Amino acid sequence: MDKSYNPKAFEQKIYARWLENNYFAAAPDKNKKPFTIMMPPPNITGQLHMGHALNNSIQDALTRYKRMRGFMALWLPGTDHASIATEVKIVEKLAAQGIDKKSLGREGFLKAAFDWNDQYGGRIVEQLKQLGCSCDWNRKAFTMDERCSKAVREVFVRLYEKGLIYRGERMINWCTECKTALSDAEVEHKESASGLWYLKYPVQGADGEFITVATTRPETMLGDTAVAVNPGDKRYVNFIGKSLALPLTDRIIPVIADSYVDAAFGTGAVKITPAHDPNDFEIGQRHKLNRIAVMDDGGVMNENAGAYKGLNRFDARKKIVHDMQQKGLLHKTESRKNNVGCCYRCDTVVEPMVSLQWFVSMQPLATPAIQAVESGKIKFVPKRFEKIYMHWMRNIRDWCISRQLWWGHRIPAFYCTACGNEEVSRHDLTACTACGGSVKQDEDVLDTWFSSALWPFSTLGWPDKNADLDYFYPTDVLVTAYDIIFFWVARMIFSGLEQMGDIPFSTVYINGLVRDAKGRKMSKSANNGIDPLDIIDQFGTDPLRFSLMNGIAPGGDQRFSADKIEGCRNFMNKLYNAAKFVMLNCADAVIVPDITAHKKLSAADNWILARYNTAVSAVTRAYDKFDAGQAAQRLYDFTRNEFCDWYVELAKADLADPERRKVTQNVLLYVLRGILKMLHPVIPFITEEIYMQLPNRDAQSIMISEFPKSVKTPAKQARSAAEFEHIIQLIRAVRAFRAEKNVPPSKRTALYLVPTADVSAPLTQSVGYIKRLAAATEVFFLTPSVPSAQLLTAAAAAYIPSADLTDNAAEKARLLKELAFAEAELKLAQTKLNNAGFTQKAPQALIDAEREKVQRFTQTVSKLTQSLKN
RNA sequence: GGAAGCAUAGCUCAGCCGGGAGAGCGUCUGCCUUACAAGCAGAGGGUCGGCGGUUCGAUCCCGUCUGCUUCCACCA
Repeated sequence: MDKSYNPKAFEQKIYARWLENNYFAAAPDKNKKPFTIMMPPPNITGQLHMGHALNNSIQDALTRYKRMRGFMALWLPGTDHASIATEVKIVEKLAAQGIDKKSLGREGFLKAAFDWNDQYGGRIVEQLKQLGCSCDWNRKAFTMDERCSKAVREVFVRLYEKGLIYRGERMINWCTECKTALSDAEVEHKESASGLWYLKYPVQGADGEFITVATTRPETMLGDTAVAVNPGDKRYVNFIGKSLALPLTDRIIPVIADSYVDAAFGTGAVKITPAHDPNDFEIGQRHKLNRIAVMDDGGVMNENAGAYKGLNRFDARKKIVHDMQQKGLLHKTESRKNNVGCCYRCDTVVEPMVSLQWFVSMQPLATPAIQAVESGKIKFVPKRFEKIYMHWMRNIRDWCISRQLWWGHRIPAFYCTACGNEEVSRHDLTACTACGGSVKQDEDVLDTWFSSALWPFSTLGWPDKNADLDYFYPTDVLVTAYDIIFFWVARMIFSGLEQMGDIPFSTVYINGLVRDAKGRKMSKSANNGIDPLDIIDQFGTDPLRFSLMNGIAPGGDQRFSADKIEGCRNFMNKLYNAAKFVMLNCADAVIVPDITAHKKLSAADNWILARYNTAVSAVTRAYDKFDAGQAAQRLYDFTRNEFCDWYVELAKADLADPERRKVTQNVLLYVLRGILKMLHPVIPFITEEIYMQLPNRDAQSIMISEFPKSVKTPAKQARSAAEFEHIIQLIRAVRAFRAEKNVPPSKRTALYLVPTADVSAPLTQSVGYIKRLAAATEVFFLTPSVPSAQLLTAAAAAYIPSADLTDNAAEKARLLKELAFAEAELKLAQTKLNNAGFTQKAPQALIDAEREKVQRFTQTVSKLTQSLKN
């Protein structure tokens, strides 16, 4: 073995072997219900970022754990191809080569896009492999592949036939940069400083009279077709039905009454622009108002804007405000903060526009989706995310699914050019089925999340019947970050319920976000992103994975820091070296089939085995709760503090003893193997590397080995282990004593002990350990009558007979401190016991523990007092 | 405007069923003790955000206040 941990020496080699032997697809027990994890589609347009690294590491850990527990564990990978961002990227890439999207035509563009995607999709797969991810790559599927296309089309047709998909003119969110419609979920609201302008509209036939309206978007006034007031508003009741001259245009608009208007807000009069505002759109429908669109799809004022034609919407705003002021029609301007909608991909301010789009009726789909979570069939971990989901589902509005792009699943709707018949079909149509006229397919494609929503079954081959689908659906757990609950999780749930008649997964595990060291969200624009591959290159994959998972709380955000990663790398080194020590000392080991039943276990052996059993059950519990963070932390503590710091050191003494050597070797190997197995889901490479060199290896690969079973420590062994804790405390006390006196480890001294009765047996058996770990040349046992103890522990009173170690001021101070502590503890316990409420209501075990404390500390206090006198 | 989360050691964060609080890093002291200086042994450091309440007992449960973060939201 190398002198120290060197991941580059083995990581790639190991992964290649896993692939070669197809361990990822290995099925330990096909009769068990399978365990399936859905993998969110990474966005292939960017590099793998820390969020992916975290998310994929958690999924991989769960998959590996379940596989080791004998489940047929499958991790379905996927890649999201059909997004707006992808198309934008492809367009950019083509532009860099001097190629215009439109000049290629749809076919040419798609071909270029597929080429580009193959390249990047492949790159993502390679990156995930570097993370050690144990996907079954043979099942890889992309939202744009044939299988998924078939499923998408089938779902579209089914929903259409049920009347749950419809086409209509609605107010939608329009991105003037991407030039496509957006769903509500794709709009981000950002607070920005803006103005509230009060505009005066002259009343027709009443010279000098005005109605003042307030608006945050003056440029839309050119499209106003009415001014609305509340019907009960006394200020305006006489104006209802009158006409206003719309300034800057030659149009006359009516004053209408609508209860939507809040008389208490602003001036109580609202300008109505049905073509450019969702509320106005509805009012317009109620009052049959014209819709006058004053901008084109790029946010530039059109011919309806008269003199403002050709200006972009923001320049038009400035000019209109200026012109209104010139005309004396600007009553006042207030500065004001308000929320503007922005495109979540490109951050452009979203423009509400009326257009003909496809929608999914959400009400009928949402009801069962709400029920599935309410009834507990689907659980969110942590539970608080259920509220977010519920709130969204209960307030859901119809989903705009058409996008004005080329890169995506084309909407399977055909329109007859002769009779106007609209037809949705599973197969491409060449002629109208009603009149035989020629047909044209809808130009739009579907929202990328429409196909992603089908992931749990489309990747398994739906709509075709097949064994995989029967076996794996519904899947078990979906792991994802909370920022994607609406986009993806919610839609998978209602799609699964609608198409499959069953939930897509029973658990939604939500992980948090990875932020930078200052707590900011990592993003390209802030340029604070850290590439996981760089970290892997510098430290190794296992340290990266461990640092992302160790100690994280489910759903909580975390900060990424270089210090943390270094600490994790150091832990790998620790583990590596501990293994090296075991191997060096176990070359001649004779493996015993079941070490736990061995009759010659020492007190130290019993102790580590008991601690090990405790660790196994804690770790198992954590993994079963999908809490890899807790599992990793528990393992870190056990490995470092109990195995390395204590047992390995204790073993040194026993390995030198020919009587004990064989047993010790077996315990070392047994515990080490268990540690490796339990750590394997979190840090797959180093554990495999070490495992393959173990003499007591029990499988071809740790990946497919059996996870340690939880065993209850036998009572006798537990007792022995508990006694041994006292020995450890004694060693600690002697070490602390020596350290305070600045005795270098090289200076070894004799140690006199007066054993406490109940631990005298283990104490006499532990002389070897004490000599080694407490730097004692010799350990002498004294009768209780011998005074001058310097140290008092539960195991023994101790005395170190070196002239320069005794009776100085520092020692007296230390003893006083000990005394103060003991007295405080004693008082605390006594106070509790004197409290009638406590003795009556507290559990018996606690009361007993307090009584024991009183006894123990009374003794300690008297001994310390005695020592101080001497 | 609505909702959620977070406030614990100098920093970053754990803390499962309420029984007097932990880790990593940093700091200080002493050590190359034959697996590991990417290390070892020790030490110091916290009115668990403020105030009330429930309880024999509260970091934990309830209320409230303060500060930060995030999500949702068509009020011009």
